[in-house]
Amino acid sequence: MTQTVDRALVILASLAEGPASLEQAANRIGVHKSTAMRLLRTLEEHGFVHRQPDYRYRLGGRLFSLAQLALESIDVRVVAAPHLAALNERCGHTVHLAVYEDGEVTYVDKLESRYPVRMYSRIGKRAALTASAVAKVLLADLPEARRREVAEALEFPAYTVRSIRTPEALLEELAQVRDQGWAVDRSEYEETVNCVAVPIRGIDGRVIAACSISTPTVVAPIGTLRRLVPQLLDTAEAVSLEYGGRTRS
Amino acid sequence: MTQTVDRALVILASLAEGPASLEQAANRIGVHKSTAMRLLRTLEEHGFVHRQPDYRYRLGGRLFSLAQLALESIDVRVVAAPHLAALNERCGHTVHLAVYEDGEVTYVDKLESRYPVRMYSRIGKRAALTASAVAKVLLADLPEARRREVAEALEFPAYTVRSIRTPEALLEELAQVRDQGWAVDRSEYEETVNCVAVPIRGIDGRVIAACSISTPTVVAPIGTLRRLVPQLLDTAEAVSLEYGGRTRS
DNA sequence: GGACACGTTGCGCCCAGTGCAACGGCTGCC
DNA sequence: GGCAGCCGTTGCACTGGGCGCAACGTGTCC
Repeated sequence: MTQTVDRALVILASLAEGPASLEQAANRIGVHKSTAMRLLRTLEEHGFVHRQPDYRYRLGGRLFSLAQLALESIDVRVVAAPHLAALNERCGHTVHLAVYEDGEVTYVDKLESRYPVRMYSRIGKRAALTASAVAKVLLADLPEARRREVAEALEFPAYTVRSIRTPEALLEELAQVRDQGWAVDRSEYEETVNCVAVPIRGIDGRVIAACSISTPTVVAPIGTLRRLVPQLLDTAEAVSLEYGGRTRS
Repeated sequence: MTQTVDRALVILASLAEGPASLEQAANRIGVHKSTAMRLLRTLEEHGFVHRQPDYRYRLGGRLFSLAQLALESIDVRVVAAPHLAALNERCGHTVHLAVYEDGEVTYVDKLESRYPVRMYSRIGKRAALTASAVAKVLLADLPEARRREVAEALEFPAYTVRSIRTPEALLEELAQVRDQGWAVDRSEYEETVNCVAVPIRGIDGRVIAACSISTPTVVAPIGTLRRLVPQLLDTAEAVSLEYGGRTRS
């Protein structure tokens, strides 16, 4: 829409690929270096980019604080926190909370496993749309047309031999998830990790978040994990109830 | 520098205070609502703001992914990670890594305590400049003039009864930190939490990061914490050595 | 059903963002 | 040690794009 801001945001995103000199940054977005400099200066004044001693630009600290505030403004997170903690306390496994937004599924909260083997993930990480249990739960709630649209636009990387590889297979899986009310990831993203996930619903019944338990196969085989689904459903229902009871301010 | 980008970033930052309608957002930065709309649309196209079903704008998911990439581009973090993990494994307490950038101290890595009582902190959180041990370590390395400048521009909130309250007291504390090579926070930020922190140095000997151990007083009194300083110093030295050995690409 | 509130759009003005070119400091090469 | 090349910076003139205004449309509340 507004050219100047657009360019500034493109240049900011381009810095995600790594630090860049003024001229590199200008070339990346195809503008004159003096233009790039003015944009970068403005971004720097606001702390969104940082200038290293070697004059190169990289992403700045303001992104951290804003990202943190963004997390806090997602209020399902606040409501869910104590319930997730209780679940984590009870079962001892890694617990995740994820939301869907504009075609992406993002982990917005995480509680670590008590077991020594931990999985790699981080708040802010994007979940694999075609493999993770949380993504299946969130995608399954989209309107049928939108679901098909999303499925057909996706790529289907072979994370493991069990990964879903076609839109049809994904849509079929999502239909099943809708039916049974929970989703599973059997080593579809990481060879050694299984997950189960369930939906958290808002006041209007729409799915607003997904909550999952993840375990390395060495700690808990898939059968053990399946037996945790009732606990997980209880947690999700508690969150849904508490969240739905609140009036949106 | 560039007015349009400046306004866009101000409006983005203003959303950190909470979601806003178009008109609210326009008022916050004092522009016509049509102007605000064009800015917000551009931000939305890039995922930096998100439009809720009720038409209000809030911070968007792109901030998460960019913040995460920003973290990864801080390479001291990569070097330090295994050393911090080893330290955390050995002592069992909460371990933090923090950096100084443009007048702010930010936690860029964290390992949780094994003990049930945990402290509130999060990657991306900004550390209290006048109270936290990591901030003391990082500020202590600034050139004398800059240190005085920063100290005099700061506010000195009374987080607890032990919090430092004047620029003079802070400067004196920083001088001591310089001398002894490590810093302590004795319930200066949270009544029930103590910390010790040490510097990690770059190839030129300047402090590039700080590493700390934090414990609730109920788990480890200040004396116990002090006895962990040698371990902490060993860790920091190992990181400094490994980091300094690398050539900056 | 009228009045209001709020998001949206078309328009014309003019200022602010743009590209150019010249400058200056730094590096390294002969 | 001087010259050449590189790269960040700055001043300037042009014009295109961002701006505020006002009219429109839609949904909501008395």
